[in-house]
Amino acid sequence: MTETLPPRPIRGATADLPPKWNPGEVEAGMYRRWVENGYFTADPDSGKPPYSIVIPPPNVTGSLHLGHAMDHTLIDILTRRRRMQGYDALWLPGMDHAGIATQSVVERRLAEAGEPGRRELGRVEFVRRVWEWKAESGGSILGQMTRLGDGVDWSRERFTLDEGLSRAVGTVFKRMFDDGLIYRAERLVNWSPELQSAISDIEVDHKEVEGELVSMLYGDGEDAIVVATTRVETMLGDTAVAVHPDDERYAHLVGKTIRMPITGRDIPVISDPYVDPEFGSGAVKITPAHDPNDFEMGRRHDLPMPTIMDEAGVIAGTGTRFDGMDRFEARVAIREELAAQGRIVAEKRPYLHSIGHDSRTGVPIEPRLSLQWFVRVESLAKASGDAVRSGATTIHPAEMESRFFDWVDNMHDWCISRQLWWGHRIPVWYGPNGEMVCVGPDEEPPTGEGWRQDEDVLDTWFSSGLWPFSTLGWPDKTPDLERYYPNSVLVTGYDILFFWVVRMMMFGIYAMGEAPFRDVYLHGLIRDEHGKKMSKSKGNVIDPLELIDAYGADALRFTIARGSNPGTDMSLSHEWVAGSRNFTTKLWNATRFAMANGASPALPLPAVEDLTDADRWILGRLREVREQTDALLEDFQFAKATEGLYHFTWDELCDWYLELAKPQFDDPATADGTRAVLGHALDALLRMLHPITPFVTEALWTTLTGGETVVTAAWPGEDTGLPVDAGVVARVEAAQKLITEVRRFRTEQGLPDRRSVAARLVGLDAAGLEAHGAAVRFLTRLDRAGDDFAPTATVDVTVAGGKVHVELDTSGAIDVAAERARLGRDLAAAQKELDQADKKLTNPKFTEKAPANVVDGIRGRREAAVAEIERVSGRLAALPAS
RNA sequence: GGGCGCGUAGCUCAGCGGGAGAGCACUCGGUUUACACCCGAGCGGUCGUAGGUUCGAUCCCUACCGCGCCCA
Repeated sequence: MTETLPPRPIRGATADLPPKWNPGEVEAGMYRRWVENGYFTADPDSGKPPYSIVIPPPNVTGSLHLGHAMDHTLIDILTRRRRMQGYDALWLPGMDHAGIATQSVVERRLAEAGEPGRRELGRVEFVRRVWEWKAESGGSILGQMTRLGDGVDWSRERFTLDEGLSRAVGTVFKRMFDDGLIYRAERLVNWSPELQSAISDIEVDHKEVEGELVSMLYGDGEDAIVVATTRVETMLGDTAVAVHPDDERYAHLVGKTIRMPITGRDIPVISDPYVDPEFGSGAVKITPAHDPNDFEMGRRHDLPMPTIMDEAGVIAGTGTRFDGMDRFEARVAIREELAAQGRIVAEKRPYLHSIGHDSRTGVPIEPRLSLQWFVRVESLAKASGDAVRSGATTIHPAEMESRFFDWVDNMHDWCISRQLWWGHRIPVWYGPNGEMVCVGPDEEPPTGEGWRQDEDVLDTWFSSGLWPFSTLGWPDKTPDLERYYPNSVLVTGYDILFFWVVRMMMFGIYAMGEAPFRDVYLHGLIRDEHGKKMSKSKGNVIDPLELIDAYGADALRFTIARGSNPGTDMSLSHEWVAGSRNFTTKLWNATRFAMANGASPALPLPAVEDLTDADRWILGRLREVREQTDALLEDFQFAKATEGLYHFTWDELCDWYLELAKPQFDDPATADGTRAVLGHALDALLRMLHPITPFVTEALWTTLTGGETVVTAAWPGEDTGLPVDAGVVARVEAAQKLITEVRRFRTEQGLPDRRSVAARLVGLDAAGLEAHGAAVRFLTRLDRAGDDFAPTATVDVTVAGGKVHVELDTSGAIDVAAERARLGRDLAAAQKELDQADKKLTNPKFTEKAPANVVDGIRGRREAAVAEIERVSGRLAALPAS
């Protein structure tokens, strides 16, 4: 039994690492060096396998928020790891021109500056001003990305409105136009009176609102008929009243006309099976130009479709006194007018119903009949669904697939024209004689009298839908395109699955003949500390830059990675990030301590038989952790991978191995081996942590190894650490249990850590722990028994290899009550275990039907419980009466 | 109205057929020669409710209650 405990030398701090990690002082310079050294620059000629991810392009108007931080952290983890694994990794950055958002910003600035507005300036001058704004104030997010440490290839930065991408947009438009997949039609579209533009279905949010349901009387005398509406003002555009064909009540009216109040128009009563005879009076007013259902009915019955509002939602062209009134104003005024005429027969208020709202401005949508451009989506959507069904593209987590399928299987044609100026102008020219010509990007538009280009621009999502290949040079066959398409992975929030992912799938398959990415990882949203959505109005928005300033970029990244379970939202607060900062500090101090003791991966690892159990245990755990980390990251399980590294670092490497290493450093027989083991373990650990926490690992790893950078260091391979040896694990866990039990005794006896306690360890050899005596004594602060040793207490610990008696001289009477309480808890726990085991084992059905290994397991637990009860009972009986 | 998901320790979340876990918070002790952004020990849960399947259910099924999201 080895029980030597020589005095330990005072060790100084290493000169290479400052005592404290100061991310704010180091990060910017470190990032600059990475970029300048070209670590993030992809190289198609490298001969390495390619790995590519394109950034979800942030709006040019945007600044970094936690949603971006989420995307970027996860993408950076994936690409940094692949780069270390020897891939030619490309993370391509860029921005979206964000049509509506950007145009709004510039218009607002013009107004604030008292300058002429958009219309006064005219299209050319206004667009020039937007570019000017972009050059001065746009893209601040790019600088903010460097704060996070994003390993993007800045040499390949793109913008959706730059020359190359505009050419891609024009090429796709022309091709789809020629293929009949883009068409122009007069349709009822979602019109935003605020934006004064059409928007697509997906940009409409349906919200329950409290409105009113007003029942009005149309016609007179026997021909009178009651209809109900929530939008009274639309009566100005009614061109029919419809009833169900089988509805006896109105059979006599079908085919006749009735006179409308206010407008005095005569409109027909028609029959259509679409009408629900159970709803209201069974008769409905038909306003084809302002309601989607009515529009369909109008088409079926060839009804006139008068538009009664202008682009801003103001009543216009009705020839009534209501012209010039806002739609909501008119709603009230017309109702009052009808009431005065005695034509209001019922009013239900509040009446809860669903209304579409412009998702950007929040104003209620006004369905409006207008001439717009559409993408015929059916074949494209089907192909997108098939790409996922066939496994060409895999969506993670799989639960999100059903949402994707529901969407692509029921998709409506996509309205792509916007009545804005900032964006890709529709490349169609109209001739003086009704000609319509779609002009490709490399073609000359028709010239001559009377030719003019379409005024509208394309939906922003049209150009972002091309992003996975337009950014790589398409339509040219560039080396980048050849190599990096399809992209390896797409990482984005599930909230833009339909907006963006589906469009990229459609365009990618159409233009490239192949889905744009092999894997789609959809992450959740970041919420506040109580799981509430962050919003300006709630005042619970956290600025990622503020977090970086306070805790360092690594802490923010670590927090995000640790919270990112697939498909689920995460809560984030300062406390969480502070906890991650503590982790980086822990890592810093551990490495500093190791280096101060001469740890280095350059030292040769001794042969297995020359290593201590602790050495072999930590190297075995290192191997397991590396395997687990790889498996989890391959499966996009960021939270679990990060959590695993956290616990390995803190609980195993720091709390156990570093403590066990202290006595090993003091023993010349083990000191060198310990330095090598610690050096190897930290080297591998820092490399595994680098994708998550790039800055602190760069500082530590370069110092520890003398290497140039960890960014391009090799990812730990299968030979990391050592194979796990069950015997080693059992012995180390036994020692840990012994140590914990003695500490527990000391704590409950109120024996301060400093208080020297003489003790004798009996049975270490029999338990196979003869080599662990020094460590047990060191970590429990037990001194060797002297000649005058007079034990006053005993702690018995049952471990895998046997039973260890620790006899202690506590220099006086022990606290019997505390000891009785401690043993009492142990006894109760053992008794509960025994009861549970007996309950199962006395049930013949259990022993018959349960698998043998389960039954054996329970038997083993029962035996252990019996032994524990015997031990604890004995200790209790031996205690003096209190 | 249709669909999806969630209700597990005070808070935020893992676990998802055979011994209830983590982080934070909390309690007690500690100026130990890496770290108080720390160390050690501990407290804390009839796993939403009610049925069912099973030898056995936090885990599977059904219903209900509560919450969230998507679509119409």
